[in-house]
Amino acid sequence: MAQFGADDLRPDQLAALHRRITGWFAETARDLPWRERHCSPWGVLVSEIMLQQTPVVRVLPVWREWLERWPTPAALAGEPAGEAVRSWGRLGYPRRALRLHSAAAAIVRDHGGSVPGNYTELLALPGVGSYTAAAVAAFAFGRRETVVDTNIRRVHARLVSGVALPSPSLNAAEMRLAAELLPDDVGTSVHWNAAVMELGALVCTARAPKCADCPVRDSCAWLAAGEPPPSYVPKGQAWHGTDRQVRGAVMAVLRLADAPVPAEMFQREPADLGFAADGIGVPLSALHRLNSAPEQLERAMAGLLGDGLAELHQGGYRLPA
DNA sequence: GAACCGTGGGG
DNA sequence: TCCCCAAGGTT
Repeated sequence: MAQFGADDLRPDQLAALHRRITGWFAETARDLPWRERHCSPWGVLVSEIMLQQTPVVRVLPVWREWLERWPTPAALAGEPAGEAVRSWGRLGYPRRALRLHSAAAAIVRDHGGSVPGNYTELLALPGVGSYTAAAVAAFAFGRRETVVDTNIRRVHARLVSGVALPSPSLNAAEMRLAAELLPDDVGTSVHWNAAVMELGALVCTARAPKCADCPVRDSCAWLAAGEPPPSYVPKGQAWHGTDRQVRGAVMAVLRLADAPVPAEMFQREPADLGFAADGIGVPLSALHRLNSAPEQLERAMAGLLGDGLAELHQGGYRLPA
C-alpha cells in the first residue's frame, strides 16, 4: 500500500520534528530510576527486560528490589535461577526472569561481569532481541541505534505514514523509516529514541490519543488525513481456559511455597485441599485457582518443566534450584 | 509468519 | 463486566 515515508519530509521539517519532540521530552519526561545518570548498564538491562509487555508502574517496585538485592550481574548469577523467578513476582511471563538469570551468567562468563555495550553482543544474550539490544546500547552506552518498540512504531505510523496503527508485525519498511528519521548526531539520537517512545507512551497512545497535548500535532499525517480508522482489527489473545492461565496459577503456588508442592496437591478437588496446605506456606486461595481439567493441568506442568520454570524434587514441584 | 508465553489496570 | 493492551522474544 502507498504510505508516506521519510522521503516526503524535507530536511528542515525533519529537524523541526527532532527539535519539538526532544524539547517536549526535556520538559515532561517521567523521572524513572533507570533513566538517571548514575544508573548502571545492568540496571538499564534489567529494566528493559522487565518492561517487555509490562507497564512501567508495575515494574518500578520490582526493579528497585532487584537492583538492591542484585546490584551486579555476578550477584544474580551467584544465586539459583528459582530465586530470580520468585522475586519476579507477578510481573508476568516468568521465562523472562529465567532468561535474565541466564544472561547474567553469560555476562560473567563471556564479558568479565560487565554488560557488553554493542548491539551484536547484547543481541546474543538470552532474552535480548532486536529492540532490547538497541535500547540498552542507546540508553546505557549512548550509542546511535535504531530503537523500534511498539510506541515508536505507533508514533511513526501516525505522524509520518498517516495510518492509525502500525502493521501487525514489525517489517523492513518500518525499520527503514525509523533509520531515516533517526538524528545524525549521536547525542541527539539517544534523546530522540527516548522521546519518541515517551510520546507514544503518554500522548500518542493506542486508545484515545491525547492529540491536544501533542507537540507535533500540526505535522501529523494521521490528523491531517482526518484520523482514518485502522485498516485491520488487532486480534486479542485468548486467556480463559488456556494453558497459560493454568501455568500462571501453578507458578503463583510455586512462588509462595517454601517446600516442594506434592504432585497430588495439583489434582485435588478444591473442597478437598485442606489436607496438605500446611507446611508448604501456600494459602488455599492460591490452590483453588488450580481447579482445571486434569489433562490440561498435566500439559501445563509438562510445559513448565520443559521450560525450566519448575522442577521435580522428592515427589513435589518447586522452582528451579 | 503464526502461535505461544502472564498479569492487572483502565476504558 | 468485558475487552484491550503494555519498553518483546522465542520457536
